[in-house]
Amino acid sequence: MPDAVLKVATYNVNSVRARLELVLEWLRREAPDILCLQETKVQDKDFPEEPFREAGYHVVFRGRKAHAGVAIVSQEKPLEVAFGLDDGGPSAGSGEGKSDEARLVRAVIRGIPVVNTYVPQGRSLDSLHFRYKLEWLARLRALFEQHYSPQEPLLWMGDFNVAPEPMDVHNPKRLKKHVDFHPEARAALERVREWGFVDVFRLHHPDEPGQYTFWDYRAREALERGLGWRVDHIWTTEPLARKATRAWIDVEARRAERPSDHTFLVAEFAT
DNA sequence: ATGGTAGTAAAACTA
Repeated sequence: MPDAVLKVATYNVNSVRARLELVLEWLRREAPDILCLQETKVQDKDFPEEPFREAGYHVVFRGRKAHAGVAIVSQEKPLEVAFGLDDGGPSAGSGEGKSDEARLVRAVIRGIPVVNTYVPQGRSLDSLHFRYKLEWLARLRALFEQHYSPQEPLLWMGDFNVAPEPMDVHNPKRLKKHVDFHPEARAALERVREWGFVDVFRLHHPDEPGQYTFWDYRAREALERGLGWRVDHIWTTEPLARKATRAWIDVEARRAERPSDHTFLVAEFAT
């Protein structure tokens, strides 16, 4: 039996309605099996479900008004769909809103569990939001411990809001005090990795600094000047990482008209 | 240098 390819992608879309055409065009061109979206910025009743269906995709989503929001777009129907950390812990966590469900959606697709997260950004080092971010990552590890095994295939993807290593930011010295590259944030993410994850992009690009998935809108000419961050990730357990054949960042999508401040990260597996 | 832009949704708030 010939190996089937599993192609997956993650994209912080910064409003799924504002960038609907860009996403649909990308789906037509790249035809991924799975696309995880973050920052859909739309409440469920207004999610543009029909255009995805017409494009031949299933879509499951959970959003809030104006902020956050996650979705999984897939060719095959997602099973066992669930939302949020679902641990009875603080969902409010310091003005976070009344629910964290708009930050995590998981499902089983083609027999593989998929977890899509929009990790809290943290706002500033001295804020409760940063403590909430660190706790959130600890609670996420607990979710992996409870529901999954490092010995079985598992896909974790999304906007992690953490750049893991100095080579993943354009100015590691200065950005140490940023919530996405603070040593505490990196340590919190590392604790999740230790449970049993492999960074699939880094696996295939071990010595390539300057590979970024996010460039701040507010820094002018950020893309051209290389002022980026690698904060979006595709991480898998060992058995799936062994089957990864390639991974890449679609920088061109950041050069589109009215782009998101992030871009698509893609990986392929021989399953 | 402590700004800058973009989105939502209707004035700030979030990133």
